[in-house]
Amino acid sequence: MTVQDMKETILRTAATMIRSRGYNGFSFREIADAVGVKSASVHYHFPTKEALGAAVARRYTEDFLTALGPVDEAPLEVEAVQTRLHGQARRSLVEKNLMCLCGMLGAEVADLPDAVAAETRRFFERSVAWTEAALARTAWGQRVDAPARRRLALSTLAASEGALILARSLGDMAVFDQVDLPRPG
Amino acid sequence: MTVQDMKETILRTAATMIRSRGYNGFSFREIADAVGVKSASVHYHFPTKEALGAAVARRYTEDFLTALGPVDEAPLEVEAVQTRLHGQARRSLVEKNLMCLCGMLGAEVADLPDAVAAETRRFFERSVAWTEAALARTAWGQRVDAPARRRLALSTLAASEGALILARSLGDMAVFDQVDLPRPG
DNA sequence: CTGCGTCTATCTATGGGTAGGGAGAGGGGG
DNA sequence: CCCCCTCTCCCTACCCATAGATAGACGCAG
Repeated sequence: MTVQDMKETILRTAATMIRSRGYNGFSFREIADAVGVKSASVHYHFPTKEALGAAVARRYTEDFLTALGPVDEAPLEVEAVQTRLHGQARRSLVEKNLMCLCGMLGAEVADLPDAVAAETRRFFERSVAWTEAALARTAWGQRVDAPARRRLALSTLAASEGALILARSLGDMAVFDQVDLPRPG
Repeated sequence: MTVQDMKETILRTAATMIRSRGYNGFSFREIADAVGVKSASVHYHFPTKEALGAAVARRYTEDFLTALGPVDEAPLEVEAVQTRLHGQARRSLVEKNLMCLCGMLGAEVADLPDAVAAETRRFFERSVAWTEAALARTAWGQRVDAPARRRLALSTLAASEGALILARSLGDMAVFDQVDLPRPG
C-alpha cells in the first residue's frame, strides 16, 4: 500500500466514523485499528485531530460538489435541481445509514476546532452557492430575485439535513422519503 | 438548596451543554464545576451518564410538549400550527445559540446509549404526533388523509432542525428565518 | 443516632500527542 | 556489483490529561 493509499484509507475511514458517530465520537486509535496500523502512524499522516477533521471535511465538500456536477450541466427544472441535492443525502442514508458529514459537523459546530468549523461552514456556503446558481438557470429562477433563490436553496438543504436526522432518530428510513422538499413560490 | 433544586440545576446545566456541544461533548466534571459541586455528587443524583442523558431528554420532551400546549388549544390555521413548532426552535437559537436538544441527539443517535437513543426517538414520535393531531383540526387537515398530514408534520420538523444546523454552521442566525416552512399541498 | 448529601481520594480506560528506533526502498560512489 | 547513506513510513513505548465511575469518610439535620 502506497502512502497515498494509506492517506486515502484513513480519510475514508475517518469520514465514515464521523458520519455515524460525530467528531467527538471517534479516536485516532479506533481509526488505526480499523485501518490496521498503530495510532502513531495516523499521526504521521495527519498531525492532529483538527487537521484530520478539516481534511475529511474538505474532501467531503469536494466530492459532494463533484457529484453535483458543473452548474452549467445542472437540470433546468427546479424539482430536478432539488432532487439532485436531496438524492445525495438519500443515497448515503439508505446505503450505509450515514449522516451527511457536514450535517453531523454542523450540529456539533459550537464544539469543533476552528479549522473543522471553518470547513463545515465552507461546505454549506459552497453547496448553497451551487444550488442558487443552478436555480438561476431555471425558468422559475429567472422570474424571481436572488434572495428568493437563496431562500429556496437554504430551505432545500435544511430539508435534507433535517430529514436525515428524523429518519435516523425514528429508526425508519422510509421517513426520509416522507419529507417533502419545499416548493418554489 | 434542596435536593430537588440540585437535580433541577444539574438537569438544566446538562441540557445546555448537550445542546451546544453534543452528548459526547460534555462530562460529569464540567457539569459539577458549572453547578459548583464535585463530580461524585452528580453521580449521586444520576448514577450514570446514560441515566442523566435520558433524564435530560425526557425532561426536554415534556417541556417541549408543554410549550406547544394541548392539541385542542392549537391554532386552526396550518401556518400557525407550523409556526408554533418552528418558533420553539427559533427562540432557543436566537436567545442562546442552542440547538434543539433532540436535534443534536438525533444527529449522534447511532452512538448513543440505548436509553438516550430511546428518549430521542420518543421526542420525535410525540412531536410528530402532536403536529399531526393539530393539523387534523385545520380546514386543510380535514380535506386530506392521514399520510398527507404526517408528511407535512415530518417536513415541518425537518425544516426546523435543518434550519438550526445551517444557521449555526454559517454563523448567521438570519439564515434561520430564510428557511421557508413547507406548505400544505 | 441515623441517614442524606457531599466530599476526598482513587481506579481503570481512553483520549490526543510525542520520542525515538528500525526496516526497507532507492540512489550514488567505489 | 556492492556497500552505504538517506529518507520514508510505521513501529514500540511512553506522557499527561481527562473520562466515567466507585468506596468510604465527614458533617449536618431531624
